[in-house]
Amino acid sequence: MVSKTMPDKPLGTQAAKSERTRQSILESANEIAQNEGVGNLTLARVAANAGISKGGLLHHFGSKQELIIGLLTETLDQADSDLNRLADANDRTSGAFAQAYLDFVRTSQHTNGTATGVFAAAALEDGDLTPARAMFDRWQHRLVAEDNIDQDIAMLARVVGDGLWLIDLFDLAPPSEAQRQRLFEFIEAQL
Amino acid sequence: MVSKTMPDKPLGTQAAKSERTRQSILESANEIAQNEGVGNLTLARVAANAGISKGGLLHHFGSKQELIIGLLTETLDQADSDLNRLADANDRTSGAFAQAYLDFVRTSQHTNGTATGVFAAAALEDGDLTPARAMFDRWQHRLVAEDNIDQDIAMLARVVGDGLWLIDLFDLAPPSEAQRQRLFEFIEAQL
DNA sequence: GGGATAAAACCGTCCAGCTGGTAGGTTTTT
DNA sequence: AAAAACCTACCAGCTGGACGGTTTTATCCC
Repeated sequence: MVSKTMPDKPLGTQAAKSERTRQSILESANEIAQNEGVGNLTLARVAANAGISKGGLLHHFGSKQELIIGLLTETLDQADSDLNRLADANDRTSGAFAQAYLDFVRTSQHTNGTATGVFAAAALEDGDLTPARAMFDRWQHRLVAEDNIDQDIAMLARVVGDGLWLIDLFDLAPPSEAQRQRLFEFIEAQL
Repeated sequence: MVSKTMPDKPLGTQAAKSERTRQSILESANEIAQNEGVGNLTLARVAANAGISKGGLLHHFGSKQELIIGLLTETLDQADSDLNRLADANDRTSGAFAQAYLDFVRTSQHTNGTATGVFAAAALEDGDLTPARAMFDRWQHRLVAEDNIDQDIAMLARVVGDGLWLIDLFDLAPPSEAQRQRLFEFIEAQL
């Protein structure tokens, strides 16, 4: 859902409107992939869902592959900025990013639709996972080499984070709230 | 790769040959999904890859969805039997299944193609993740309630296992061998 | 045993429907 | 006036699957 509030900055300009359209396309695509599966992610449906024509869509994304790549990078950037925000939010001198990594999973537990379709789309259709790999590389490096904590604990935090993320993503026998809580506590105690 | 050794039991019968064909279809489908992405998993290609006609394929799997479901359950059953074998292999009186869970990830690290496409296919196309959820539920229950170890440690083993599995699956900045090794040691020390 | 019969395993052809993408317009903003 | 943001046909190609064959295997009966 795109914000339908009044303009505030350089809004109302052509470029700004275009950007909003682009966003709504991305959101529509994400929505469809998430709710109906990547197999049903067609240009026509995305366009319809975004309230524009297919031609209009193709004006913004020259091909389906471009759309998928756009979707992937959008999600990654979003996650990265969330992580940075979370890392800044806690005032740890060590383990700030590890803490953020866990917080991210914790908070995105039920909002995780963001990545649901996207990730899979990029992984399986014709997309290219390179940007995702690059991003995970950065996170990994930041955890292990720049977070001022024990390397092994950093690794643990990351793997647990990824595991929970996967579990939540596909709803694969997710742990109870209590179990999840204790799991977080256990790891955070070691940061 | 289906065993091409000599007959041993009721082999050579019609039913046995049919079963072999079925298997080769499943293997072909898995191969394609893994190497070329689920988006390229078409009946024609699977048939060609399996060396039969599309009509023949549809004799074994009435629809594409049936094929995908077959692929999913096949993989799950395979994993389940591997887990059981691994659990029997170690002679722990407690934590046998948790140990097996970790061993599974460890050993399937580079053979993981088995699940690569399958899982995603079921998750995203038109498939139904229910069988996967059921299986993970069983594993989860067995870990937490029947493995005679601390519940929280069981949970930890599972989440770490799933995390590594995801990381290996998509090759997302996988940890080094040494890191991986220490991670396993850390958890196994607590079983 | 061996023909008759049926069922299972498989093949080749055809087609309606959808998909991504093109080409050429129109409107809107700069 | 020109560029950007859109839209409306339109189409070639592929896809799943239906359909009616044909061949192979199993079963029955004599």
